[in-house]
Amino acid sequence: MTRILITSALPYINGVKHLGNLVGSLLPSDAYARFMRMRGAEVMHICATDEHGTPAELAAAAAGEPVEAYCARLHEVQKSLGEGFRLEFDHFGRSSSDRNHRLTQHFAKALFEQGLIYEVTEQQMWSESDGRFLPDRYLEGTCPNCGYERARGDQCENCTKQLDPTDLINPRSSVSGATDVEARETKHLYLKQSALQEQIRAWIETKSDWPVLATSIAKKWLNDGDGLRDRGITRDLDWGIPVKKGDEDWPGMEGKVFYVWFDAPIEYIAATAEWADAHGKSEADWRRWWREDEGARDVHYVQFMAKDNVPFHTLSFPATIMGSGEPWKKVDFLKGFNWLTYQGGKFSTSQGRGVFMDQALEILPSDYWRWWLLSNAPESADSDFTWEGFQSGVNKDLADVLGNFASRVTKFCRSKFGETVPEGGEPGEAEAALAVEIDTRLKGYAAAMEAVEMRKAASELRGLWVAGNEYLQHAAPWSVFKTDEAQAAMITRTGLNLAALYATVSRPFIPDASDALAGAMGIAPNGAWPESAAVALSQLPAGHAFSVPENLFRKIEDAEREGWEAQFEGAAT
RNA sequence: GGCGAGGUAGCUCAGCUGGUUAGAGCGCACGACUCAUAAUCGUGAGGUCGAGAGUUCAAGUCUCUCUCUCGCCA
Repeated sequence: MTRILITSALPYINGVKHLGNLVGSLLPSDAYARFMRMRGAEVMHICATDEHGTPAELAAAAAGEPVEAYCARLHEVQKSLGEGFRLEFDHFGRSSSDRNHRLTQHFAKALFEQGLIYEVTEQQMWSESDGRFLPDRYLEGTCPNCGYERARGDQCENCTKQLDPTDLINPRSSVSGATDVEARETKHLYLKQSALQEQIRAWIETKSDWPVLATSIAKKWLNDGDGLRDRGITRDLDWGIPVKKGDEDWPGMEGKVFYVWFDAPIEYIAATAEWADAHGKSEADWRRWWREDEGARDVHYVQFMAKDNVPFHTLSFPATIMGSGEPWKKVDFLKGFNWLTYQGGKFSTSQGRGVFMDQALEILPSDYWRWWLLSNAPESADSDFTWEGFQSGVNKDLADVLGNFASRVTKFCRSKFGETVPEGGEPGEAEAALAVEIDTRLKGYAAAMEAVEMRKAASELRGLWVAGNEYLQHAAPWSVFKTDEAQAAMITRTGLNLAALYATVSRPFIPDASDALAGAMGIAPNGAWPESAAVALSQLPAGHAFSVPENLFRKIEDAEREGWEAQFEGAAT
């Protein structure tokens, strides 16, 4: 059996994610996983919260909570919102898990033994009042180049000059405003990514089927300036994974933690181990997904992420696992997404601009969002969320085309034949033509999903729904019924079977509606992918009982759309 | 500034290795139907494919220049 490992980029812990984050990895990853399961593949679908780093500490402080408690709470919030959007992960883990601690420390040791880790002594800014070292971007001061007073420690936004924190005149902490900051000497571990550059380049060059977005970003970094640079993998923070060499202490590194970029992707692996722990599985059960020497050689690994994450997945994480010298599974297909913009601008957490996952679920069920976001996913370029586009897409596609189809066919049958599939009549030319159309669409839909092209897949799925309306319109059982009841029964039976087919194949996009429709049609909610139109259209035999579903989708009214437009515009523009 | 991605019907976008009258959805106009969530189905109008030059028998599709938009720069 085909085995597919799917990971979605890890949402960062510091707050509820917005629609852009949702469509940039979580949602397409879920649709793809559902599709592959339906096709009979063995799927491992993994995600987790990314919990370490300064932003988490600051968010916890702002919330007045210890960082561990804050992360635990936000993890539950994100987990339940994911469930609200029907994201079906085999495991939704935490990068702060014990498993990730051990694996991260394991990788550090392996890399050290391969000679790929070295120590660097450097100056870093210490804030006495904050009682901590400050990352470069949390320092503010006057730019020595242009005199701009709010330059950051890593760069001046005014003159764009790259800076070192020690360059700043009158430096202060942008966390607390404290001015008692000073440069102190500190030691950090660096990963010798430069030594892995050619190995990574050779690997990337074999990936001719990746979206250009992914390969062009990777190649840019490989070719930029001096090529791939070494990177620090440790930080002077409290919250994180303690720097250790496997389970041994690392002399000179006491009190330090691994840098979040280093431990976060390792959590993909660790979360799979967490899955094993949570389900009473063995070590071998998770390792067969990740270790090529323990069964992962025939695994197809697909990653989903937004474009800002591409460098970490094409360069940093591969450097970690290649450099370990151990046969860990590397990504086979990487799907990167552009940004979703909101009404022509950016989503803004600080200004409350745009729709966030919790708010979205408060105003409409998840299917509405899933459908619009996936059918408009920012695949080839950024795409824009507008309330008008959302309203029109939902009303037209879901309510009018699919929802109304289910209504018209079931209600017609109920009024003429009752709530069982009617018998009689023989399929003819129209049904043959319908079957050809359905077969073509099913093939197109499956091909698009296999290629991870969400918009195209959505359009093929919509085409399947439209084919049902076309068929009914032309076959017109309401007219035929007046002269030939058996023929009308056959047409109606075909229509009911179409509804059952839609219940099955729509699931990757709109799982709740699929459940509702499957329930009404009296079929199992987890039906397998149809082998052919002929099989699908004879699934419901004469005499099979069904019921008329509640309206699958309601329409979005102009007034409520306008209300939401105002509600989510945010404080300022 | 460097790099990347884009500029195709009113709107949102498809158009693979260059090849018949440039496509889809929405919107719009007209028509059909009346089973259905005033839903559906059909027909049609609408584009100098950002601008200019070049290569070619042939360019939205390749090359160069210019221009506008968006993003990234650890």
